[in-house]
Amino acid sequence: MPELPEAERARAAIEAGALHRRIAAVDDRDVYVSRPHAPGEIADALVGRELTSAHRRGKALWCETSEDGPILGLHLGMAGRIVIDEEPAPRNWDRFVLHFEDGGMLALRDKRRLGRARLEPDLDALGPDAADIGRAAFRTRVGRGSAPIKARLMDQAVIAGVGNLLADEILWQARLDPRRSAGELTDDELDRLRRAARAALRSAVRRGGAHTGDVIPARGPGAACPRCGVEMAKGRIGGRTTFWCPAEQR
DNA sequence: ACCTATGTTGATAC
DNA sequence: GGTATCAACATAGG
Repeated sequence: MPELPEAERARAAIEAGALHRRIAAVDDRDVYVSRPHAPGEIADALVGRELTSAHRRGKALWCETSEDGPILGLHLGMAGRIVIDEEPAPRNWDRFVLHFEDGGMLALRDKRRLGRARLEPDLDALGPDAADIGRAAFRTRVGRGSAPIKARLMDQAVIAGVGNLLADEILWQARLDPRRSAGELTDDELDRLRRAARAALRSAVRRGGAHTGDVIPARGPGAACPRCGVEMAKGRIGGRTTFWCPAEQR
């Protein structure tokens, strides 16, 4: 789930429902999710403050806090989501929780525990947001290296926000073979790729998630390309399961 | 029961 | 430095 669209949805939810509410308590006991902080460290830094703004770049989320408080960084990991003013989840799935003075809450709800909460997150290593990047920057950042173009697209230091599902969707829309070396793409192909990325990201944000793409249903044994009907190819690229149309994606 | 799969990232080795 | 592999976690399904 969590790729750029889910992160944007979470950001908007925080902005709409969790700002300017005084924090009365923080549950940061999950030392894995709140690493490298010790239990209580985030709580000590946040109790008595409010979240004042919610930001996102790629899949990274962060909030500013009142009275020159620290930045609170949140990452949804592989299965996390942000819930606000809901009943507590079963099985301790609320891995990090802000309890507000008004009785409400904000939680990072995450079965897998691969999400993350931390103070003063390092955002410098993150590339420009995949939905915003300009044509020239896209060409120079993405169009280099010998790694497969799919791996390059998913490298968060190159551009931020594209995960496994969206990478397949974008490459399918652009009709590019995911195995090709990034550095060997022509400028025309890179422009095509960028247009496909912007369109896919915009559409996914509007439709509410990375799972809403046109080629996502074709991720399964024996599935056919939704455009031409040829059986989709399956392989492992950049360490991730990959589906592509062997007839159209060149 | 056991094996595989899964949207993430980060550490490690070549 | 760039690239590839594995591990972290917990759950679902064959």
